[in-house]
Amino acid sequence: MGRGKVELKRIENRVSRQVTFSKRRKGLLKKAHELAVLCDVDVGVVVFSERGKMSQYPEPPASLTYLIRRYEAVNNTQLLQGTHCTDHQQEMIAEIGRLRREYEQLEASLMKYTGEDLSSVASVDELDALEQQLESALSKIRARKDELEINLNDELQLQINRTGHHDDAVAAGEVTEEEIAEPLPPSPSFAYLLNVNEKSAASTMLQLWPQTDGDDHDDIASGDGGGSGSSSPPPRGLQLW
Amino acid sequence: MGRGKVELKRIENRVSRQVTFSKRRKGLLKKAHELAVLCDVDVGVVVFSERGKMSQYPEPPASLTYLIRRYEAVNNTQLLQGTHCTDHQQEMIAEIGRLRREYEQLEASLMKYTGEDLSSVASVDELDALEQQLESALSKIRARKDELEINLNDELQLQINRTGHHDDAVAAGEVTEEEIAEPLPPSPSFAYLLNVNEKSAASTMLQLWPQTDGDDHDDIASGDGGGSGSSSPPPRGLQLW
DNA sequence: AACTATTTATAAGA
DNA sequence: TTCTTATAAATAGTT
Repeated sequence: MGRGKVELKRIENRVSRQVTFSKRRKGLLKKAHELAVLCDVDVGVVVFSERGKMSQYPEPPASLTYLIRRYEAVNNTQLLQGTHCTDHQQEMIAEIGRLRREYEQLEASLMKYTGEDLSSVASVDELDALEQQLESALSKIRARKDELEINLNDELQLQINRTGHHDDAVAAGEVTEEEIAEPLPPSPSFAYLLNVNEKSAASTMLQLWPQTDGDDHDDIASGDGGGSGSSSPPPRGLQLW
Repeated sequence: MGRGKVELKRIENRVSRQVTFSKRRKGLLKKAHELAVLCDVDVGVVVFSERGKMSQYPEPPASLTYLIRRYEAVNNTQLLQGTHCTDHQQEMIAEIGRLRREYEQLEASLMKYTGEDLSSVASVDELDALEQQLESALSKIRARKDELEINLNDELQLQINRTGHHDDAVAAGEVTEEEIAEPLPPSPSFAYLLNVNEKSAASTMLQLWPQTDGDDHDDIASGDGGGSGSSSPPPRGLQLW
């Protein structure tokens, strides 16, 4: 519904993704409201933005909670607890730390496979194993490559046979959608709480929640390309949670 | 979006209302899906028809439950904390989600290097690059192995020359600090944030919504007789937030 | 359930 | 981010 058709896949560009998000979220909530009113039914919608901000229908005065309960009733489930959140934050912190550790472990593994850092591989046996794995990986990759090339040739052949337009065939066949995995911005907020290595922590630390400008509209990346990286302001008033 | 504009008010004609409901419900769920995919965010939708039949997004295999928990988490903490702290909570939740996504990306990379899953590598060029990287990694690994073996021999030689105690030397040389990467289990309280097993939290719960008859379909309006969906959420049960 | 005439939603661009 | 505009989509009323 716009100037161009859009493929149903993640929008890789950060900014467009944000822009599209706010437009479509608005649209979705509007649709939800229309459905509810026109057809006189109950509709509930929850949307969590990438940054974790929640939007909902019906809006707060009305109760989505009610719909959730109804949902539970239908599912014979009992999801609502509502008590017992005392340690919530501690647990969250722990969880974040855990995730970070896992991430780092994985990263270390990757370094091994890449050969970028073999310092953690101290024995010949391990190196042998690694070598074997890599060789196995290589053969799989080559197999896959062959496969792709064969397919390509087949298609080419087909095109040639059909139309004789060799160039078109090549063009069509080789077009590949590159998956651009933009590196996620270093996480802004919690480095200082967690036993992360000092280097990475240093770059992402601080700049927590400046209380001054409350302009934290979740929509649209407001020029903060990266979500963190801010030059670190002094930790004044670490009254956190 | 049709042959005539429509007023945003309950459609009185029963049949039209029903027809419109079907069409628009489908539309709403589609929109929800698009939003979720395009913007890579979590979206949940519940719709109860007039006759009480429930539709939802995401569909059963995926978990709306997880979104509901997340909703609860946000609201509970809102209740427990002041407004200011809520932001922190949300950031934590967002942080957790972000970490998880990063982890998955990394995992995907690892799969490529391992050859375990090459499905994301679609072009020959990419495969070539991968192949080169792996070959480079292999040569580094071999270099390191040689290095270690030489060292080992040297030390051995030394020990032999000095004491003649061959066995001790071998033992000392081969001791290696194993990096044990035990797969951490999903932590208890945040499973709902992490989209992992949904059944894990079932110990301290309240049954808030009176179970109607075991039959969960065709539950006529669940007792909110005449209730125009958005207008009258019956305040019964415990108001938790 | 299909079929259009229209209204809406929204992708791009400013 | 907000406004504008060309287009894609959704869908109201009809068959």
